[in-house]
Amino acid sequence: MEPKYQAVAESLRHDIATGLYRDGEALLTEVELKQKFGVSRQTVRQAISLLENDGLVIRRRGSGTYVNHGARKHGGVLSVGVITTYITDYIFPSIVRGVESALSAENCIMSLSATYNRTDHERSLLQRILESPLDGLIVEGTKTALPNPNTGLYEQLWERNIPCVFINGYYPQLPNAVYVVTDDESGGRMAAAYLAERGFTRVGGIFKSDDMQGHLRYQGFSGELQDRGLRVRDDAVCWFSTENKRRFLRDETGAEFIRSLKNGLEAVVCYNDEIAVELLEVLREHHISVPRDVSLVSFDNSAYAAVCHPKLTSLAHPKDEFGRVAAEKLLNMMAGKRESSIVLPWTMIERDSVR
Amino acid sequence: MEPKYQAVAESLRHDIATGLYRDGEALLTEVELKQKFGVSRQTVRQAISLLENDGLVIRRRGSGTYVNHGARKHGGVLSVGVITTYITDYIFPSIVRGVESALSAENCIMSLSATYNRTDHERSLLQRILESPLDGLIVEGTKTALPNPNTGLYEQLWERNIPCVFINGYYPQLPNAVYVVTDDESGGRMAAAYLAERGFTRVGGIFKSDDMQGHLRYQGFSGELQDRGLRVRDDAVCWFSTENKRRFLRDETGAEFIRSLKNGLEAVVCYNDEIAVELLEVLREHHISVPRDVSLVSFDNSAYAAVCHPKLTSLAHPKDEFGRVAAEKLLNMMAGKRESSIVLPWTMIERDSVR
DNA sequence: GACCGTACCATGTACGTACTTTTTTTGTGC
DNA sequence: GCACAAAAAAAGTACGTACATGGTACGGTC
Repeated sequence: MEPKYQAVAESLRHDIATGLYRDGEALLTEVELKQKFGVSRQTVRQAISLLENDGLVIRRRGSGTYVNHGARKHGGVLSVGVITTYITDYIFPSIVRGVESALSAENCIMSLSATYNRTDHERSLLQRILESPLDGLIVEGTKTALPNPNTGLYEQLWERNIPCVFINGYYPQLPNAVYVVTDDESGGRMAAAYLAERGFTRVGGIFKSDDMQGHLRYQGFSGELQDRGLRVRDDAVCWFSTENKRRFLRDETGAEFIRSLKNGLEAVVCYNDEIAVELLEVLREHHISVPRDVSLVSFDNSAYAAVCHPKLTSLAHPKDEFGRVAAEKLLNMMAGKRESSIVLPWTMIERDSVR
Repeated sequence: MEPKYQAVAESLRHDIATGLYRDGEALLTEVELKQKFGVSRQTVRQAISLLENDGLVIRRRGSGTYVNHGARKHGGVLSVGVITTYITDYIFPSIVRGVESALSAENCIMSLSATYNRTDHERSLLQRILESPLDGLIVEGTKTALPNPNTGLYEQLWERNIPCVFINGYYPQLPNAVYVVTDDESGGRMAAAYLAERGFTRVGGIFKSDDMQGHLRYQGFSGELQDRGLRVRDDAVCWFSTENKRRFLRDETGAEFIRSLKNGLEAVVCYNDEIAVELLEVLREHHISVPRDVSLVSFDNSAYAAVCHPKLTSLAHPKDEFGRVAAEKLLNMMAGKRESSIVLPWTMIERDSVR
């Protein structure tokens, strides 16, 4: 049987979590709690010690015991976990910099880790975090287009009052999640509209199948084309996933798409610059010239976009600002404020990959 | 006056720290301690609770209380701080990736922060770390060519048995520090020898004045040239610092150096690719062609080296491996092993900036 | 209105006792 | 020598008391 002091602690923890006490409000006094639970004052004190160790309450001699929703749990230093799919590649350094500068300004330590878009890695990282004393979490959802096996762990974070901000992608299964994302559906529409307005009628696309961003960009892309009365043939759309992203363009999947290209596609919307660069290479091998034969629009406006040949017309991800916004939201949540999700817009950066 | 339970805790802490108890050995029982200190058993228990919270001891019901020297301090998860001058720029993402992959394999959390090569930032980061529960630290020394005002904080880490590995640069004032560095003096010699062997006799250099790497590279550079009977004129050497690195080439300092170049320097050794790229731009404005008029060799073999025009001949920093080595050293030290410092070699990557 | 002292109330410290639960040791019988 | 049970030993739980110490509010004085 659960000992009394744990039962008392559990009950208090529940009261705090469900908002029975406001932030900074005093708990009932030890003597009152002793009467309420019918235990001795020592037992009450033992229970409160547990909460104090978790940083949920602060005891002030002569005054009372105060709940401590927002305050810093570990000696004045907040510690925030940041989980992204990659750390050092592509646009992630910029996002991380945005996060770091915002956190650093608030005397915050940032713990960084990468999932490589694998749910098993995500799982072990979350387990680590649950065991270590973090005050908040910024996390990029892993394979957000698929059912996520780790939502239980996120719910545990929630129960422990560790606020969490999702970036880029989130899990629809977690209804109350706060997220910072780009407006991927509008992005898809912008890319399609940009090409349609330049007179291209036969437009294809390459999208990622396991991230929600891929689905949304495709949704916007195909919706926009349909709204303009243009047909989207299934064989003009190519899907790839995390696992085959390095090779699908040279596999049968890619070969089929290249055939579609040769059969008259005039323009392609690429899921991101990384894929666009790969595509450029494969097209060069097939002696298909960009932008003469085929035009490309891609996403993210990464460093790649400006150095490859031809330079890519790409929708710009807010990167630094994106990271900063996410970090500031999290800081507010850790301070006890309520925050809502935000969807950031894309900006078209025109370069040389569209005729 | 200090309360009894704290006095007891302090005494026990001292006994543990001075090695009176071996690792894993049981403390005296609560009853024995009660007699030894002449306090009640409750008071002893309160004292032991403090140690338990710090992870110094583990209590096992029915068995005893055991000291816990080596074990992981925070619930099975090690937490490591990583402090570099920059996080997301230049070669740092690669170094960080190396560190991350090694730490991640050992179930370790990495907390990342940047000093921007400022000792005041370094100071506040170290203070944060001293307040937060970290198990180890990888740190890039800040302005290592100058006396460091924060060595006292490093000594505090030392006293707390938090192992620390310096990377890229360290503080000679801390005699027992373990470091992982590149062989900067040899690097300077390699760069100078490379140019000398190609027949250049009038060779200049740009070096950083506030990092030990700058001093050592200069030392190797000038030593090698002297050994070969070549003269190193003071006005052929240009010094810059963290503060003026973005503009010195366009200031009077740079103007003077450009005059030296026009007065007959045939080749320049650059402190790193970042500076080399800036120099390329300034030279272009002065209609000095690289490598036709002037040859360049630089350090780090960063991404810059391969994308600028002409591509830079550069000594390759081990980056990923460098980070991995540092992380592995730290992990060994946290596991209680003794580690010594290591100096990693440079490799010359030949491109187009030398005639 | 500013200041100060006091009473009261809150948590903190300290000790005592009793009993429970788990682990380890001891002792017994085979 | 081994298996098993009993005893002992250790930490855990729980309650009680007493007093210390710091914080707050109230009321009185100047």
